[in-house]
Amino acid sequence: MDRRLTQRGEERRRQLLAYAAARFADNGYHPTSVAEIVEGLGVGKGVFYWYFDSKEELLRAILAEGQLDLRRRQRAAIVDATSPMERIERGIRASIEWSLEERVFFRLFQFAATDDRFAESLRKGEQVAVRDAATHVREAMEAGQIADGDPELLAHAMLGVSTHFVQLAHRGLLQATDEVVDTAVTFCLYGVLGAR
Amino acid sequence: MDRRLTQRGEERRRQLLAYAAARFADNGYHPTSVAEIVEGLGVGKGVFYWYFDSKEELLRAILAEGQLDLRRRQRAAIVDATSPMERIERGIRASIEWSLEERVFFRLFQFAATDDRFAESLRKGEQVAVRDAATHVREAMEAGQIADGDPELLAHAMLGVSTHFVQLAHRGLLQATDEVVDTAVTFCLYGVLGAR
DNA sequence: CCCGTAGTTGACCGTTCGGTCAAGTACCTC
DNA sequence: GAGGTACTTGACCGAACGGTCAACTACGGG
Repeated sequence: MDRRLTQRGEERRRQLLAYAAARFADNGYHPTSVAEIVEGLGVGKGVFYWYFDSKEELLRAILAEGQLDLRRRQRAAIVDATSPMERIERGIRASIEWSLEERVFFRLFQFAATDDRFAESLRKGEQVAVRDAATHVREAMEAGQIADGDPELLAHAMLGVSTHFVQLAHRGLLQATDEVVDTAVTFCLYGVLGAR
Repeated sequence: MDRRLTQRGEERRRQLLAYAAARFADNGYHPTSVAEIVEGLGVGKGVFYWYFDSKEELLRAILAEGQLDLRRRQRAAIVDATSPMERIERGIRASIEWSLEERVFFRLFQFAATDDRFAESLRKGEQVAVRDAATHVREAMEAGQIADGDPELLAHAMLGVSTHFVQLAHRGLLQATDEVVDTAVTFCLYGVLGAR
């Protein structure tokens, strides 16, 4: 759905996006009804369908927004790093920190990855981030700083570690102290260092 | 629900468990209705509620069954390993292989982790497996084979890597060849080796 | 062969779901 | 202040949901 929105309309749209994202993250996508969303906002149901074609499209819009935001953060973290290894480390740290802060987005990413209807929406963004990280890994290999291996696979391994730690933190099974984040980062760095 | 089941009843129960698990994994837990399950099996709706109190209890039973099976595999893989490092490696390999084979269980674990109603069912089993792995990590540390660090955190890091690779494979983004599995294992081993 | 219990049927229940729409209101432009 | 468009309302829709239950059948033990 694309409509010409006034500023008022733009604000309403963002309000719907934010509130729905929070409800989806807390209560789950499927168990959260459109009725619940509009009631929570104190508006009529028609408002929802003025801005979105369907509940499904709404989640897709939320996911896209989150991916854009994460990507911004990753780029900003890397921009003034001078070596490949530094870019790798900063990229990991930025991803972990963003995911810890943006609990709502992170939880929705996790859910979306488990549902075929939405997993595809995630794929492209994930691929971009992984390819980017893989580039730095490849550069480090070419500079002889780390052992040879498949850069993309290694990037995925690092993503797996980061994601799992953040998930533990959000599930309350782990306090995300600096030491914990350092452990995750160090694990990744040593893992990528000695690969194959 | 616990009922005295005859063999016939036991078989029906397993049939429901297996069919529902497959449907949940393919189509999602929420989008799959009880009606769809019983129709797929060609039985009346009452059959479902003879064996399970609710749809929710059914998923919990499936999750418990899966965790038991994974645990068995992990124990079997480790039993004749002679050193801590060997136990770690075999444990990782066993987990990855089981998860690749048991696609249905794995996908349901992934989903359950994203839903507060079910995440708790997973916690205990995950904790047992992680604590077990952490024990081997601690032993390797005490033997001076790897650097000091928090054994449980490192076990989680390895779990994160394994899980992410399997997820990629099941999403069709990666072919789970021996080389890929080796990369994951090697990454974990080097990661745990040099930690902090 | 009969009886009790395990297992099964499917119509039915109240509720909620995602989505529609005719009618109305707020706000901007000229 | 008139007229148009962006926005909002909430009753309403058919379909589907999870779950119930009185009636029925299959079957093993005595």
